[in-house]
Amino acid sequence: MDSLSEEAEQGASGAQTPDGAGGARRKPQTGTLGKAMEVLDVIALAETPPRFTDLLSEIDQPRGTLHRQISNLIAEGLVSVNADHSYVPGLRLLKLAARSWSGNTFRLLAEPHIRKLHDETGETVHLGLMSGLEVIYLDKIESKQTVRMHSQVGNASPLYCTGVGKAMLAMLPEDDCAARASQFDYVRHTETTLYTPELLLAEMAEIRSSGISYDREEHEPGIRCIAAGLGGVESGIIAGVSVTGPAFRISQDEMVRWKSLVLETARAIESDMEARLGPRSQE
Amino acid sequence: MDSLSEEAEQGASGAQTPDGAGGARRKPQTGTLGKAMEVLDVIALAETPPRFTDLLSEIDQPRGTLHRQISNLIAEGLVSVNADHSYVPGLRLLKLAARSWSGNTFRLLAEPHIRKLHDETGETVHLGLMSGLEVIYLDKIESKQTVRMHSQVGNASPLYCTGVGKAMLAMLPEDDCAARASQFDYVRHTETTLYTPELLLAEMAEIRSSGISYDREEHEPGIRCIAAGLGGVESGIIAGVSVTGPAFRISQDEMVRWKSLVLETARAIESDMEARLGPRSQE
DNA sequence: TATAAAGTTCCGTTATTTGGAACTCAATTT
DNA sequence: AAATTGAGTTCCAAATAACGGAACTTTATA
Repeated sequence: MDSLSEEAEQGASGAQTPDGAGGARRKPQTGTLGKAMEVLDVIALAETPPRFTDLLSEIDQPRGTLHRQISNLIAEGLVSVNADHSYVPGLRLLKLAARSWSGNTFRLLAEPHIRKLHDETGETVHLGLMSGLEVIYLDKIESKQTVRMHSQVGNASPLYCTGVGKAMLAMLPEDDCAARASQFDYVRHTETTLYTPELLLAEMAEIRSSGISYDREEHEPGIRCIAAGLGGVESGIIAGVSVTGPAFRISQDEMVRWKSLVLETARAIESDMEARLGPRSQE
Repeated sequence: MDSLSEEAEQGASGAQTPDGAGGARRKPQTGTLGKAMEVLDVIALAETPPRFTDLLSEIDQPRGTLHRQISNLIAEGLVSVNADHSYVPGLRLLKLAARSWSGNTFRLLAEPHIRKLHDETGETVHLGLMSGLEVIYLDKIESKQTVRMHSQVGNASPLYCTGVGKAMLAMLPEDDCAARASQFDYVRHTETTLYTPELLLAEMAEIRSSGISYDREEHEPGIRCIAAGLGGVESGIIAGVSVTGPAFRISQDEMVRWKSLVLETARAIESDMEARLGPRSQE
């Protein structure tokens, strides 16, 4: 084992990553690479494996150009082609992602803590990271009968309708928070979804003071969750932990009993972050 | 001519990635994209997050060029930069891989079968796919709550020292099988590792006739496994399933009792493949 | 503080990508 | 069976993005 000389990645601060998380296609600022990634995105996000013509109509590129781009992606193993000439994401992506995931210092550091939280609550626990307007789930420990194992790892959800998402939003400086609130492409998933910037921002004060945010079946009916944010812009990483449970088994009032456990977990991860990642920083 | 030295058999749904396997770094034939991917590879495979100078010495590129390549990768979210200027793979990889994984037709099709196999045996079950000289684990169902959840998905191991790997090798035409056997970079992981082409090929006949291969603690001491291959070159996909168990609890003789279950699972997946992937590659 | 090393920017040159059109192949229509 | 359509692939002059050397700025070290 090498000494953990790294720091976790930054989701929001830092460099030029204006990237629209929501799903809007952006104009490539990144030259050739950006164009290739745009094609890969379309292939990866498609419901059903697209064929050449599907891509041609989705992507504004001449036939010859698009064909070469795809050929390059295939040659690199980023895309595979089926017998019927439809395209699917390649195995190389899995391999790359596996490497990045299993070596991610922040995840490794947080794992024992969320495992402990899972043991204490008996419910599903998530670890999420802020990335643009989304939360990306970095780890998950499921309760019991795990129907789909890693259904969530690597998945992304909007910030405005998830427990961790709102907790992370509340950690931002107010202007940044408001700016993002105005950028969401709000969808009213359920009755309780906060579907306007006003509704969302109204909850921020409460979250900021208590350190806790709730998902009151705002994203999926029947699913509740309690979450806490951790990290912060100074640390370069904004993350969150949550405990999720089914509404039929756990009432809104009952979620409150996990408040201190969730907060303790968040604080414990932060203190590990300082201990492990701190010495290196030099600002 | 395009002369993509690799290319060739296109597979049904998430088929194989031709070369790449071993770990050797290849000369980019793919223009700009290839160069960018080479940088990404170095970052992803590094033990510890490399800094600019580390990359500069590993990759034969002038400073300015390398810097721009990294900048592009960062702008695309494929790489993140830490506070200390070291580089780690970006979250976008996770997101892309999650999409590709959860939408992979073959995995979805195989999942109920390996789940059943897990229920029947009570032990850890793997689903692997052949990619070059490696097996890439596409899914895994673990016994109980073991320490690391998805430790294996997306990970790669050499074909010659794993149960699924040997089972898949045995499905190849003999010349292809022998060709690959001579290409491995053999490492004697344990006492029982088959560490020469001769030892490996000697086992092939037996595997071919029985349809079953064993890992007799050949990769990791204390870990046994029984595996069967499935698919084939005609179907464009070569895969395998295995049941893994700890040597202290399960003797070599006891593994045999799972033989028919493992074979049944492989046959069941194959028959689903024909039904689902045969006429149309998609649902 | 001085000095070296690491990281970043600039810009003329060079090589790759581009995009339109022509071509092949297979399936469908007449 | 021949013709037509549509999908996928190849080619090459022109356009554009990448290259790479050197200068510049910041951070670490003596």
